[in-house]
Amino acid sequence: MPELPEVEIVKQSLNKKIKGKIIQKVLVKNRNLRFKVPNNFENKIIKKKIYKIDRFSKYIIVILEDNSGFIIHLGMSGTIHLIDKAKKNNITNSSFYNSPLLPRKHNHIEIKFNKTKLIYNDPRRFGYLSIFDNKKELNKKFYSYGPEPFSSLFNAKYIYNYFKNKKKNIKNFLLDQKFVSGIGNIYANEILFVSKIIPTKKAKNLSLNDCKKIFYFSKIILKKAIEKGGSSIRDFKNTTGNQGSFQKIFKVYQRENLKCLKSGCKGVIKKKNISNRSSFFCNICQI
DNA sequence: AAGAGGCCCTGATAGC
DNA sequence: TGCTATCAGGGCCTCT
Repeated sequence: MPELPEVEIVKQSLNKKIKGKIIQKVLVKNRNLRFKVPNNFENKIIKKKIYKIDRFSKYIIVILEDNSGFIIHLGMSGTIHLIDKAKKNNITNSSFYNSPLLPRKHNHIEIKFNKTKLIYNDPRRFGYLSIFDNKKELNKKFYSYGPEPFSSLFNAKYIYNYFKNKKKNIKNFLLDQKFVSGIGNIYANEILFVSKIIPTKKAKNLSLNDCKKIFYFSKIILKKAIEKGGSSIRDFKNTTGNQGSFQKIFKVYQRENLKCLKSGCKGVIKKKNISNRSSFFCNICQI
C-alpha cells in the first residue's frame, strides 16, 4: 500500500487514537517480517507512554516519552488496525489495503492500551519494525535517505545537479529513496504524467525546466493525495472509515489502454515494465 | 560508482 | 473445480 501520503494518513490517525496512551501489553505473534522483530521489543516498550507519532518518508515513527521508540515500515501489504473496546469491537481502519474487517491471518503484533488495541498485520511480510533508544539513533537510521519532496532541499537545482551524468531513467530515480524519500510506484507515474515527461527518459537529458516541473508537481501530487486520504486500491468495496479516494483521480496508474485525460490530447495510456515495476504513461503528450 | 536484476513473501485474479 | 501463471503500493543485496 504505502507511499508517503498513505503513511501520513496512518500517522495522523494514530496520533488521534493512541497519543498519550500507556502501553499495557505487547504480544508478538509472529516475529518473521522482512527483518525479525527484535527480541527485546516487548520489554523495551512495555508500560511506556506514547509521546507522539511522527513520519519520515514511508516510515511511521512511534516516539515514547523517554525519546526511545520504534519504527514501522509497512512494506507492500502492512496494515495497522485499531480496535476500540469501549465501542464493542468497533474497528477504526487505518489501512488502505484491506477491508476494515479485522483480518484473521497474518496478525504479527498486538499492542494493548487501556481501551484500545493496535494490530499490525502483514501478509507478504515485506514490512518490518525496528527499535531505537534515543533521538541520535533515530536520526542515524535516516542518514542516507534523500530529502522528502516537501523539504526545501528538494528543489530544481538539487534535481538538476543530481541528474548530471546519470544514465538511469527518471522513473527509477523517483523511486530511488536516496534521491528523494517517500515516492513510490503510483505517485511516480502520476508525477511524470502531469510533468509531461516520459518515464524512460534518461535523467541526464532532463532540462532545468523538466526539473522544475518534477520539483513542483511532486509536491502538488503528494499534497493532493494526502488531502484525499491517500489511495486505496484493491478490495475497497467493503471499507468504511479512513478510506482514501485519490485512486478515483488517477490520471495514468491502472489506466492501460484508456484515453489520455489531458484535454485535447488524442493519446492512449500505455503500460510498460521498467525495472520490474509497472509504468503507465501517455504515448503522445509525455516526451 | 552506477546500474541492472534477483529476491524476499502471500494472495487475488485470469486463463486454461 | 482446480491447476498454473502473472502481478501487486518496497527495497535490500549481489554482481558486473
